[in-house]
Amino acid sequence: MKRTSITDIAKATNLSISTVSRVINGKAEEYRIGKKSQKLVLETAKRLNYKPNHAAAHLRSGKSRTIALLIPTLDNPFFASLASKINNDLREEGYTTILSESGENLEREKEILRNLLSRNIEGLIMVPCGQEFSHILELKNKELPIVCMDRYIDELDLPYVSTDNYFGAFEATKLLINSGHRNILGIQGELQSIPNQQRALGFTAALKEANIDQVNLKGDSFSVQNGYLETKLALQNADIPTAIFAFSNTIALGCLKALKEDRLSIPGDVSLICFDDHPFLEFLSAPITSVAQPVSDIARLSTRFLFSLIGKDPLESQKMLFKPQIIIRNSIKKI
Amino acid sequence: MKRTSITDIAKATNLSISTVSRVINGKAEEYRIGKKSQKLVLETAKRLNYKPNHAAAHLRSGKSRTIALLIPTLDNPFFASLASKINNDLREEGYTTILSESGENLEREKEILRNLLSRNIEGLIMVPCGQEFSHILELKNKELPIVCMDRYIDELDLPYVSTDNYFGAFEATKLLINSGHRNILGIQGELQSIPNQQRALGFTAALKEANIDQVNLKGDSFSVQNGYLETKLALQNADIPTAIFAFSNTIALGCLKALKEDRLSIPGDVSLICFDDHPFLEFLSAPITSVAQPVSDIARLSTRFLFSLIGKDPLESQKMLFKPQIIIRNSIKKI
DNA sequence: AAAATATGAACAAACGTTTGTTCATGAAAA
DNA sequence: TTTTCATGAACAAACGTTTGTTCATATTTT
Repeated sequence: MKRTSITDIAKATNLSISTVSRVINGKAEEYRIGKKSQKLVLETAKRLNYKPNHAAAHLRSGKSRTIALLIPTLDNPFFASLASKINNDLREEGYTTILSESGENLEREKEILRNLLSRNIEGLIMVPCGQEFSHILELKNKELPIVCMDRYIDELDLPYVSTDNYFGAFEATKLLINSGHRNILGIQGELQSIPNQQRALGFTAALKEANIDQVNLKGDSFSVQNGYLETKLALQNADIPTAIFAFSNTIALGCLKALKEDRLSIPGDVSLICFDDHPFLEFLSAPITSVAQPVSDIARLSTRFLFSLIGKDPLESQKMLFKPQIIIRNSIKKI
Repeated sequence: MKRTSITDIAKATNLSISTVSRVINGKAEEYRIGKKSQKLVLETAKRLNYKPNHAAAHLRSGKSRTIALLIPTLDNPFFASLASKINNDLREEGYTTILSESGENLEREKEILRNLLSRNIEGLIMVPCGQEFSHILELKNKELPIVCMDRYIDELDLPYVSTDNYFGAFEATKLLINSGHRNILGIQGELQSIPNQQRALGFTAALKEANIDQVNLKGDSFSVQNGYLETKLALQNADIPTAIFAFSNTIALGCLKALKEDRLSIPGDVSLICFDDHPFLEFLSAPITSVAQPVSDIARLSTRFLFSLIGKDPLESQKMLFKPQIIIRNSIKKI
């Protein structure tokens, strides 16, 4: 059972293909199609249950009405939330989103971008996963509108939207210091990612400002396992840190697991603060103080930036770092 | 700067378009293209940085190599996790996924499906959001391969993959009953969804089996807010329930919030069990016992079913309900 | 009455592939 | 030598749109 095409409607109405096309695309007035013809076309389209063939329109017009969203993984609630918001924003603008996950795997990222290019995406919002970026540069040179989100790549001078991770980490660390902590363990995530690097810098700077020489920064992944492992290791040492700064809530979950195994309590034995808020942090055995990123703002501005690029509008600004908000709970002990 | 097409390669190599196409699609042997020509085409393609135009291939061949995944929202970790796994499975099979979120909104679901149809998707994995299904029936009649996941629609006789929600709820409720609870509040989610209905039935059946007449089942949404509200209300009554069965972990989060506000402890004052596991449940002030759905199995089998339909392979079975697993923690008090 | 303009719609090319078919050429068989 | 066959590749149509242009007819203006 063949689908009805614009040609079928043309035949059924005794009008030409171009007329039908113009009516269906709302260009009837512009091309002076008579009211009667308009009505006839629309009715016939409905009667024959016409569905436009996107591939044909895309091929002819060169417009795919498709935007790609590339994130590390949906299993991280921070990215899932970003994806959800962007997905809906784009849909409301009439775009279809192709959502891809790199899994922090550079080769996969490259392969995905190759495929997306074949599909003539009109724009790309991405969280780059690696330090390598020649493949992204290639896209930029093809004048594909690209916005980086959360992570970005200084060398590429692409528009980006992220959190002021330096500030957030600095403030978080100061919070610990102001509560009297001097032996603080930082557990970081993906080393090559800019947010992680900024957090590391903020962490270090706050320590330095307080004249704390020993910078104890461990770990290499935004995973529960990494948090667990590094905490376990730290607890084996002679001088256990009095506070831990987990660079993500997933890492914090790992800390929690390790601390629980060793029957250490928060904040009694060890204080804890983490990046990225989550509803459940409120209800943990000790409610964890966190550095909350403004997820909605990041998502919204990313799409705004992208549409500016697509529309060739001048961007008010190419880059934005939102200030995070520290949500005080009860995981830091005054000592 | 125009993109290089197959035609450009044909010109550059002095071969015909069809020959180039066949080489690039790996049909060289089948059509007896000489080794030299093959090599020449491949090299020229690389040299000119050729990227296939998917829209053109799609239009001509009728194959979109695209599959749609339609879920309620990525903000629910259960769906996000399903989406992530399916997305990756499909990518490995060479398909591109269009991920859409209905937001539990029937009209949006319809609009999305209309759009997807325009894009000639080759298959659909969906979590239907409503009780209405004429639009889905239409797709089925068009012989679009469809698999339902988590939720399904009895009337449509579509293949589905889900959890045995009746069994899970029955066992969960029995667990409470066996611990001596008789005044149990069930807080349910979307009323029209089959999993919710099955959970409600399992809940009720277990109570009945224990000769508990009073079936206390409230709520109407898989949201934190719903859990919070219903718990608040319940706590206002004279006889506070001794146990709560939250039909999702998001609902449980709401219960937690309400209980905390009223300074009631788990399991001391109120026992709690919920559907859907999550890592953080382990680390709550009271680790919550949960009914874990086999997310990976559901995702994997859904794609298996879909590929069977696409390949017109006979399905071993059209329907599958996996048994959930109850993960015992420490949120139920023996009374 | 002729010229100019407005109105409504048709023509036809193009987008970049895929694919069924045909066509040379040279080698092997008769 | 003629016929058959294998090899390698070209031809050309088609997929369903969009879109720049042209064309008739009717109406208005001069």
